[in-house]
Amino acid sequence: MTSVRIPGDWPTTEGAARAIQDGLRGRVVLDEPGPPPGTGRVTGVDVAYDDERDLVAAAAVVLDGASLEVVAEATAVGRISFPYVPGLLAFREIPTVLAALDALPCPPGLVVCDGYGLAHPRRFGLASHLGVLTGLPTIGVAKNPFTFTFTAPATPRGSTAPLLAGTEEVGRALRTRDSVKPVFVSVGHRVGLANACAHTLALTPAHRLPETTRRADALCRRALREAVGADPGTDRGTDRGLPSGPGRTGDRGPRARLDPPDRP
DNA sequence: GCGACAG
DNA sequence: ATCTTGTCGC
Repeated sequence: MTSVRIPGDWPTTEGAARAIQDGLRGRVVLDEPGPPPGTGRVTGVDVAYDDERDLVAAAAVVLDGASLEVVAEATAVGRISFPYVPGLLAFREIPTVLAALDALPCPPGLVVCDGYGLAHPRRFGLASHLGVLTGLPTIGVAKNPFTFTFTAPATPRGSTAPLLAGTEEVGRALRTRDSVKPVFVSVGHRVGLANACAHTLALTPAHRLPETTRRADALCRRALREAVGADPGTDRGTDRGLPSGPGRTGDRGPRARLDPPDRP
């Protein structure tokens, strides 16, 4: 497992973080269909936190697209780089996720994120951000509709309904199991929405959530437990390789929520 | 003014 | 995200 250092120029304020999103948004590629489902590799990434100890652990798990067997995995641990702010999730997850992806012994192929891509107040969610930074095809599969609206998809697995920001379809509510609450799929980078949904279905043969995120979730939680509960005995005065970066943003009291969508 | 908002 | 026991169901 590798450790992460937060970049010295990492944003400290919400305004700076939003400005970065606005500056990078134009680099998202939306006109590529992306790799066909059931082929190549598909990688799940996820993150777990221990706010008390200021720790974050990320995992990247590579699956064979056809068999869904695990091909490779990697984890990374670091300090929390940003507080949770709706709309700015990427700044909390990206440094550690990038480190985990870098630690993989093979190319990730399509990356499946836990969260959103295009379905974002500024159309630049975690999946989009990660895609632009890595150049990899990415999609986002979220468990909640965030601030978007949708009508319930039909009962059978595979049914979809548009995820809407007003009248704009920013993603799709996709039923991955009969009669079970849908997941919310949106495009990240270099993948089309229909293909993103097809991938999500290919990754959900038995559960509501994609095998990629299930595997990554289990692995990052384990990595966090091990990073916390490790060797409480011998090496007292020694640190555990966790660098102290510029530090995270200070606590914020009750705050205003998301800014209204800036693209009417 | 209050509410509500990926993880 | 995280705090948490047993319980219903495939």
